[in-house]
Amino acid sequence: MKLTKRGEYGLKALIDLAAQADPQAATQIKDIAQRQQIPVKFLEQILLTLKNAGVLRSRAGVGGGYYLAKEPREITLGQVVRVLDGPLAPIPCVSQMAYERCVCADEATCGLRLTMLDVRNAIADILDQTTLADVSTRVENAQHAEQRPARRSSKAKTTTRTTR
Amino acid sequence: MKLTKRGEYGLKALIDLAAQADPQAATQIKDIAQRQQIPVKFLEQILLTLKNAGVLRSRAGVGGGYYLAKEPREITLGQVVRVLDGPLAPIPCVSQMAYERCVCADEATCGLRLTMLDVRNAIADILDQTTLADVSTRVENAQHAEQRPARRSSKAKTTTRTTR
DNA sequence: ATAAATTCTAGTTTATTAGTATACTTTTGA
DNA sequence: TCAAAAGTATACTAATAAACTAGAATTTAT
Repeated sequence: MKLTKRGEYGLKALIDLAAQADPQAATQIKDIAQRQQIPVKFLEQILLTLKNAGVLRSRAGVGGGYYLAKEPREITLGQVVRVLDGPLAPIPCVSQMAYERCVCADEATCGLRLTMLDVRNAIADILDQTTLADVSTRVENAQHAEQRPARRSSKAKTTTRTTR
Repeated sequence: MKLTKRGEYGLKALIDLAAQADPQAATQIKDIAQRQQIPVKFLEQILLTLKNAGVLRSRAGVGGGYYLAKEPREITLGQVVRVLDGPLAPIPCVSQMAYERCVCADEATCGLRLTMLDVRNAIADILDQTTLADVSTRVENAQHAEQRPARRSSKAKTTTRTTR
């Protein structure tokens, strides 16, 4: 149930871009790479993929760089993970984007499939509902919470997600 | 976010065993392999791993085979997946069983981490609460529902999971 | 024009996955 | 007892995917 480095780096880069003063201003690859500790050449590939998928836009030449193709609240983590890492589903027979029939006799009564469908839905529910804007908001809240650690139960459920 | 073949085959084998008349009676590898369409030699390895993890027991010799070490309701899918495929967490910095510090400046305010923690918890909530017995029950319910497809909305949410 | 930037294609290396092969040990029914 | 049935234990291999790396081509502000 693992996210690859491509997915991890891509998400970090987008979250980084969304956190910039103007998310639509061009930012250079090397700056993102430095801030997020990502190998520059690898990040290049990843951002290019995201550009081809319509998540990013770029401007070449001097003063160029990458910027978000849409508003942060219009980009979900689910889209991004699918582009970089493929389907969210643990097994292909419960995938929406890359369904493949499994060898079991009857999908409707396959125990593994029934459970893994729940898992895939739980993952998709989170990632498809969480936008870059949501992440930015959570980060800001967490930063404020850190500055004044007044009273805070050790298991403070910080589920600050804007309902959309 | 993928389950490997090891995990898939292991779960299928255990679900198969739990579905047998007496889940504590010995079943031969080759029978499981045939029913579930799993390469025998590969399944051998997987079942051995599950035995060493205390999920299965075995008896050698004539009339031998594998059987569950515990009651089906005592074996969760979460345990099994962790044994065969490793941590449930999408990234190591939100893993309970294999935590590793990530490179970000501050984990408490890392946007990716906050979201992936939600994902890891959603996955764990399902897999750690679902037992082999639960799966058997769901399969039976699904089989009955199939025989009399009386009225059934096309999106019938079949969340028949025993609360424990 | 040119330097700074992205674009694009391809290659490399390492790790993991998914299996095979082989020899050995234990158990037990005849 | 002993041969067959079963699991045990390792080692090996092919294929694929992950994680980079290299370098030439292209774009563009100045």
